[in-house]
Amino acid sequence: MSSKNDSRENILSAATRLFHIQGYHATGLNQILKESGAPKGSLYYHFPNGKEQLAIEAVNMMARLIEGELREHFSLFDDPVQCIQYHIQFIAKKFDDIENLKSLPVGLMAAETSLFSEPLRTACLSAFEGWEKLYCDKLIQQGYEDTFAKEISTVINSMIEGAITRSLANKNGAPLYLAAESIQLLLKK
Amino acid sequence: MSSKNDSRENILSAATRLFHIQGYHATGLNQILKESGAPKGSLYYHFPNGKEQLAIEAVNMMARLIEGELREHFSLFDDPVQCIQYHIQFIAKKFDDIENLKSLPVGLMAAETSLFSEPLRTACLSAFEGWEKLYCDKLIQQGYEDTFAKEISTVINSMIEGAITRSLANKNGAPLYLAAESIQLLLKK
DNA sequence: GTCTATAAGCCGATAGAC
DNA sequence: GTCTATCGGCTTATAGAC
Repeated sequence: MSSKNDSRENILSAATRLFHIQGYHATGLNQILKESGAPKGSLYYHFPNGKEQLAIEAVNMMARLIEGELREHFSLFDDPVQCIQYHIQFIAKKFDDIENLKSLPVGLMAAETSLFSEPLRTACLSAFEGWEKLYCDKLIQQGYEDTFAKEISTVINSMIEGAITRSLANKNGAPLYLAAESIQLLLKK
Repeated sequence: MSSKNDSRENILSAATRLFHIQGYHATGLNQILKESGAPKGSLYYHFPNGKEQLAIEAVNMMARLIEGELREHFSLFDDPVQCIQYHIQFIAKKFDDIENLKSLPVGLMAAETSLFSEPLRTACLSAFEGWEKLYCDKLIQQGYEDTFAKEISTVINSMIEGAITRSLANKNGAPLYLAAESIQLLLKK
């Protein structure tokens, strides 16, 4: 891999972390550059459309990252309830060491930018829809009815994003653990 | 009411609206002052601790506002499922006219500021806990077991906040309507 | 491709006249 | 209590040397 890609990737991975933890408006380009070690000139070389483009690519990167985690967690059990509970508890564990929180899904970015930037909104929407597709497929595969699977997937994804916010306010993962418990109520056959 | 209180209330109500729709960092004091018609000097007279104090009072105001709506909706039916569904659909309707969205709960503020300002985090937490107390009391009153009522109240509140974010990304209230439907699964006796 | 210097504007906050 | 002028710092973005 050439140094060109290193620089680009350093910027993008710092941006992905900071945007998703601090939010879009609280994160300055200077902070991203400082953490990535790259100078400002190369940011605008690699991301000519500036902050908005960087944020869109950061959301896409986070989307793929979470998608990978979901695929992994879905391969652990046949039962969707167990898989989804495992996934939520996996997120909840990050709150045990809240000072070193280093990645969260796109909920904050979506809430901040959906009324502010149409391209950013659609990037967040694509992330949500991609994850929900994975929930849905797993549910259908295990015998749930198609329409129910699709609808409950959106509900589950919403619940997870909300429980993350609630856990942030709580300064611990308790609300996420409660959400995990309630998955069996939502998916009771 | 004296003009002193008018000025203070104008600033606070503009701040409440803007903070909860745009977020803390995206909302400038200049914008709040412009919308409220007050000059900058009087903002710092009424809110000597500046932006953070203003945001805390805005969260408290929104907490009381939603609390009033919840009390009203809880008086409509005996069945908690019906009450909560009514409340969620009440929020969902605001997304029919998304351009004129004028108030949302504190989810965005909580997600943005919980790792940023401890006083703001606790203000958001108090808002959440106040609403959840109302859910909990209604559930206990209708025969649900105490521990279950308390836990499911946090889950319901989380789900609502998450469904709001999901509806913002969707640019319509569909995810909130799905969340409303799923309340009966969470509260099935 | 990389890097620096700088522009132009907005931010929150303050001082001080009235 | 109200209002204005202004400060220092930060923001995104750009111009241009290397």
